[in-house]
Amino acid sequence: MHPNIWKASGHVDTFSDPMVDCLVTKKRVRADHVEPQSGVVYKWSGATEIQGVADAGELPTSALAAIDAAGVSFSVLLAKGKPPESARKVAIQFYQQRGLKQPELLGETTASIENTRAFNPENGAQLTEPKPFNLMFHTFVGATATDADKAYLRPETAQAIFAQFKNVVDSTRQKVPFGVCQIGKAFRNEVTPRNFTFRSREFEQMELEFFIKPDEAIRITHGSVAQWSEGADLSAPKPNWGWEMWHRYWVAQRTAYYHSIGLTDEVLAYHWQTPEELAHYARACVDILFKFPFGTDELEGIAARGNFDLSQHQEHSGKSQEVFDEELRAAANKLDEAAKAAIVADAESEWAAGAAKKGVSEEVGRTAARAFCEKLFKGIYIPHVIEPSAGLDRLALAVLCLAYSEVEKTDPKGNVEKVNVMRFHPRVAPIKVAVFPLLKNKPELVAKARGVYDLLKKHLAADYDEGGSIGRRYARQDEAGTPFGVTIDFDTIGENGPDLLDTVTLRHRDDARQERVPISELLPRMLAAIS
RNA sequence: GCGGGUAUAGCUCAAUGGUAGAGCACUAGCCUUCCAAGCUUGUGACGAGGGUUCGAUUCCCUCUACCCGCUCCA
Repeated sequence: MHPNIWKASGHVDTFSDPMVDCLVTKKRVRADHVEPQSGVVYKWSGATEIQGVADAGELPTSALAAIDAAGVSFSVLLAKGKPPESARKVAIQFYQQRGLKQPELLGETTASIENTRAFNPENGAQLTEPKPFNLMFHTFVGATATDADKAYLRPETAQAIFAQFKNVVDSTRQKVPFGVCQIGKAFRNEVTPRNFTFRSREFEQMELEFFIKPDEAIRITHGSVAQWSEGADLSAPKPNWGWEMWHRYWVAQRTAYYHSIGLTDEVLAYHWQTPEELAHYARACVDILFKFPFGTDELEGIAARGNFDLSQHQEHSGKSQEVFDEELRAAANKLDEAAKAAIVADAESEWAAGAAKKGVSEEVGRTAARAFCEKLFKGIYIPHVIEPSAGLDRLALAVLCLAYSEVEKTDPKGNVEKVNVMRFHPRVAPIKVAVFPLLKNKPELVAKARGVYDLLKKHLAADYDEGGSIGRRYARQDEAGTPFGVTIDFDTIGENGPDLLDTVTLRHRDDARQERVPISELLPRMLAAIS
């Protein structure tokens, strides 16, 4: 996507972390994560091989390294209360890594220094100059590779929604509140892609931008804004909801979704970001986490982002991102001047405080608040947004981790073997049902089983298997995580009386339980389990 | 990008400076009346490039991918 999109979204400026490396341990950390330190710095202009070592015909490479290292300066911040010798030890380590066997330090000087971030707090060793590490991949679109052709691979799908916001509003006749969602690839130049597919440079992201009215608009149309409190009814949206209720609503909705595919509260965790953790434009953000085997980590973030994104795009593109709300204008027209003045006064004090936080004068905030209210009374505003943003790969990984189980089985000979069962919730199981004839050399059973398979496969992901023994086929499906097994036996074809005709064995994956079920009941039962 | 490790069949592992084996899985057939029985059959691999050598999967170099550590937030 065009660089200006990412300029407007703030990614070009903020999605870049300055990184520094420790020259001795090679450890890489974010420059702004290094604690500022004060103390005495020992500096050396270089090092050479201690006399005698090179002469002894030790290693020619060592002698060459001595020449190279003679002009390489290095410094160490002496830890408080430690002897200078400890700093020299670190320096010797540094020069040894450059090929010297027994370095002799040259040109030692000392100086005191205040609040520096140039040294590794762990060992005092000098760090490299900060190098920007941009999390966005860039490329060139078109035949020439000049700056004008530069483009970024999107680091999130959300900005495409904002950039197209007006198109959607103008063409789909939606009224706020409404949502636009997108699923697709996103790319980030991660320093450390790890933990299987948990963090990867190319990932599948699902984002929803749910656009809502500013709280002030709700106040105009409904007199007041619903306040959230513990236990509030979030089952269905109400017209007097402001951003906080909508935010809680989406947290509840997303939680209900995770529950519906088997991710219970036992394996989920929530992190409500503290005011210090929040991005400056965000009003609230909650992370939904999953207890992975490698640690509890994030699946999804749900943020209340105010109108930051659309405002940014409006500012950078010069194109209005405002919507017109007839209901709001009608309600505003009915307000008397005192009621309007109260709304303006509240907005003024709130915006003034916000401006002060950002270091702008309060008067700027008040002026902006007045302009905002003036438009609001005409029914015009930039929508605010609630943004659930989830990683699909992460969810898939969570579902796999949760489903995986090992079961010990003892065979008739007494041998214990470990078998794998994927205990997927039926809604996410890749195969919902497998159909087997009890025996494959009995044409009547095979024909009947084929018939049942044909019946089921039109409605759900079904598998048919006649290879090996019946137990083996059950085991195969357990490993694939198929929740239901259907076996056609001699009862099914009526050999043991008319009562059992057209009934089958329904076998359950998780407990190997079997029950007798008429063929006509199979589909309704399974559809109920997966819908 | 830095440091360490790994790379042989779908999986787990062998062996070898001279035609690469097994178990499981998979395929086909026989058999089998409910939880990986048995017999027979078949498919299938040395990550890529270069070097040394009469000959390299094996020794050397380079590259690539993956794993672990450098802390990120989908």
